[in-house]
Amino acid sequence: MTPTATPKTSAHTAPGSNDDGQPGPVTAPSTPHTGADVVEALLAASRALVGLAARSLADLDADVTLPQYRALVVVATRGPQRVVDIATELGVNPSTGTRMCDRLVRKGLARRSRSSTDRRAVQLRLTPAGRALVEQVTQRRRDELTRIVAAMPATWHEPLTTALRTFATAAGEPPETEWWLGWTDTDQDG
Amino acid sequence: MTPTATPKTSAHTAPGSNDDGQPGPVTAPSTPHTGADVVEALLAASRALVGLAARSLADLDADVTLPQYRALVVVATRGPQRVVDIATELGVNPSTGTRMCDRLVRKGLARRSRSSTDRRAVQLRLTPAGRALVEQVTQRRRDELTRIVAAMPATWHEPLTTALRTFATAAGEPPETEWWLGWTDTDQDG
DNA sequence: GCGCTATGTTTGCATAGTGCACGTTTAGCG
DNA sequence: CGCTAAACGTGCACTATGCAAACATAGCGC
Repeated sequence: MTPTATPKTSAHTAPGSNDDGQPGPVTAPSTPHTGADVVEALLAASRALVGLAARSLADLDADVTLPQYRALVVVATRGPQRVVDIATELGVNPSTGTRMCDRLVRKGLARRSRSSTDRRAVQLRLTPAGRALVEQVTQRRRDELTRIVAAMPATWHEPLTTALRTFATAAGEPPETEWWLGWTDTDQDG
Repeated sequence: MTPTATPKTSAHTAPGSNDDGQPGPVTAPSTPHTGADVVEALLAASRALVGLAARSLADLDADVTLPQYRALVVVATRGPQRVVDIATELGVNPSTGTRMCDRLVRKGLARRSRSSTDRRAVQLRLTPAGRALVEQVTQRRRDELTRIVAAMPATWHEPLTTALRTFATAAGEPPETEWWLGWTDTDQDG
């Protein structure tokens, strides 16, 4: 859930938009505002999205915790990773990464394998069970979002999509990298 | 960060929108799609927003943990709460709520007070320090969002705002409740 | 090849977060 | 008054986490 206080308020209708639920020619007005309205709208959307993400995990069979899931996602999205990389990506101490990997391996969601080039490094990668779990949670989020999207006027789908992409780009979201899909499962254990 | 896998991909340009960065007359096309594009865009935006929310906490002096912050927010947004209510709101065990309150009190962020009507109940409410902390984190998020918004074409502010509001409403985001502001600090300890 | 430093992983210790089972105090009710 | 339920708190076990320190290996200069 992770709600957040919403101090400053504002009218719920954008100054430059009609309120009939139709986008219409949304020619920007004089745009004198500093983007405060957008920020508040983003905060609201953020609360909704964060809560949704939390639920999609909480509704799970709970055999995996949120930190464990985050680690799984890192490996799923970036391919087999070293412990230190996972820890860095999650913003935690390497030691935490080590013990996280312990638990994931113990649960059968990931496997350790030594690199043949650097005998210090340990590569962690997902087992089929681990991949399935990540897929499942993502699909649940997608379903939930689909349900919500279906509840809003279809005419808003286009502008929302484009606007969100613009936002995501501005926020630094990497554009559509899916090189992580189909990475070979060649075992380099040795 | 809490990233999420993005299996299915799609072109980054909405089918019905021009790609010049200007909204223009975004009259919805035939809208034959099921909203899949919107869903993917939401997933991407979700990753960005969740990561931002996580950073706004991580960048903190770290004298408070995320669960502790969540508890603070619950009390901040809903006013003085019973331990059981906080626990329910956070989706955790009541016993966890008890110990969470212990730590918040110990850190001087909240205070316990017995209800005079129900001597079983314990009301938790924020100290000025607790309120200040919540404000600080929220402000940090707002600043971050402002920075991002400033990086995107101003012409997109209006459609984004309206579209996000439509989305938040569809997602069940409670519309602008700020009755929690200015709740009196009358001590009912006894 | 031999030190020396940097990197990658792991372990020990302390603290926080969590669920479950159980105990204690109090409310509510017949 | 006795019984049940509600609200907290405690004990136990396990996960999550940071910090410091130990270890193993890599890379580099000589």
